Amino acid sequence: MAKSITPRSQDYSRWYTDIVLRAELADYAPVKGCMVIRPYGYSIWEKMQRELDDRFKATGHLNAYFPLFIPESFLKKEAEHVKGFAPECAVVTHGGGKPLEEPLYVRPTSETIIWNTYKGWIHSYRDLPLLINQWCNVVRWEMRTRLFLRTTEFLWQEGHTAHATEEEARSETMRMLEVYRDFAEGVMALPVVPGRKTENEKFAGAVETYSIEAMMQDRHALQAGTSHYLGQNFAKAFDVQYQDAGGQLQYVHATSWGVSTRLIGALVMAHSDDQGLVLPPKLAPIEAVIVPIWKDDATKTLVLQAARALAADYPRRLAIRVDDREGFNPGWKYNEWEMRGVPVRIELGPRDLQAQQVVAVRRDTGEKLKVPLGDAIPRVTSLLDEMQAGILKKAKAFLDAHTRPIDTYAEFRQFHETGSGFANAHWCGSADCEKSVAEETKATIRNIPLSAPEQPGRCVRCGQPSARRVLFAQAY
RNA sequence: CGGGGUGUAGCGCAGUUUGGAUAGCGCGCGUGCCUUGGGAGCACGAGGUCGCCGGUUCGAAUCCGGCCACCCCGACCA
Repeated sequence: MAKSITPRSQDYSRWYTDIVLRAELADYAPVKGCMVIRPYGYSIWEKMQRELDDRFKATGHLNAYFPLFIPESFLKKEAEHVKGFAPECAVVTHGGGKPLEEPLYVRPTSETIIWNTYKGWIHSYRDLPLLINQWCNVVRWEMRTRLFLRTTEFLWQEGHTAHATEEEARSETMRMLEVYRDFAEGVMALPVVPGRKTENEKFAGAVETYSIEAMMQDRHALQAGTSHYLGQNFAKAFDVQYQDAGGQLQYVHATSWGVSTRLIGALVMAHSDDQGLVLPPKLAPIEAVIVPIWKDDATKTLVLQAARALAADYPRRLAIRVDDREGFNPGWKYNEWEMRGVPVRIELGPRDLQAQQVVAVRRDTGEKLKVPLGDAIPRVTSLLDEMQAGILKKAKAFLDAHTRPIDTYAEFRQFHETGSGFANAHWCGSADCEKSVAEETKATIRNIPLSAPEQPGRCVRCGQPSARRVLFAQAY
């Protein structure tokens, strides 16, 4: 079976799609722009959910669920918000065989219906802060879709919080951005650049939007998470006021923040290779697979016995598998599990049994190690830790190698013509320059990195004074 | 919405130019044998409204008209 993956170097886009399909993360669905998330892909999402949800709970948030359908009038209450979302909404006009009194929008995001509800929940400063998260699906009618990266329907979480003061809401915005950064690096092994979005790129309805930006292997940027300070925009649109300790009515200050199944696409594009998926161990549904090798019935019995005993001792029983399928030779199985990104393969055959050892193979480097049978489990565990760190280190080195300061427009243009990565360049702050650069180079301002020091310079496009460098890149 | 491409078995394709009898091939799938240290082998077998609708014709996967769907590339977006 010619089960090869299109090489990255030949066609990056095909390579990505091949991996998603062949590793059985997702399938195309009968509806345009929609996908089926297969069990293996969904398992990865469940692991992400668990990690994120624990972090949300640890920072005081509770989960709730709001409706899928949003009355048209709600969406229209916040002017900027409706301008941003109306064009990409699916609208239900009929129900029960009859036209509806008021069309219902399928949520593209839930700010409006949530703030309509918060109005009834918030009356006093004692009701604040209100810290709620929701796991759900949303629909955005995109022109062009790609598996995980941009689909018409996707799964995500959206946090929606209400605070008494601007200061507290701003601090929540930054706190959750940091949760995302920590998750991306610590769990996904994905180094990111946290920063503030420009006026042009921010969320419709926000005062300020922050993002974490990751670099894919084609050196394009992918927005991996967002956190918004919404100011009092939604509080005013939905009339959400509280009485402060002095008895005065005040509008609350809001935030919202989210990450989506797009992160699975980021995972694929950041770490995988021409053999298939590479998963950071912390997100791998199967951490290790044992491939038994036998010659005849006698060795088969012994080898399988040893393999099953090893698996039975593994501390996370569901995360290890013995591939005892008949009719597939070991080489076939090696390729199969590499395709699916299982971090550690354990080869166990008659020769190993003779030597009381196993051969452990790392998915990320292909390195083969002989390990005494008795040390196999602790060694696999330590290997997983080494791989988690190794994958992050490799991704970080890649990001650093393709990020650099650029000061002249000639060099800037050439850098982006060759798709060379992240450019830190000065920008005067004008939307015109931002737009010109995008038209001329396809690079956009991904964000203004939080780490960017105050450093006077001149705008790379127009030469006007600039206070700091911003991050320019071609983006997904 | 513009440009390009593709619709024939679960997947990948041939056949369409030049209409003709039972629509083929590889992989996968089922059964049996054999095999297993990097994608094995043999045998038998199951599996099709040729994307849809209409037309031309004695006869259409093939020609004509219309429609639909999906993929890739661009403009919008997480």
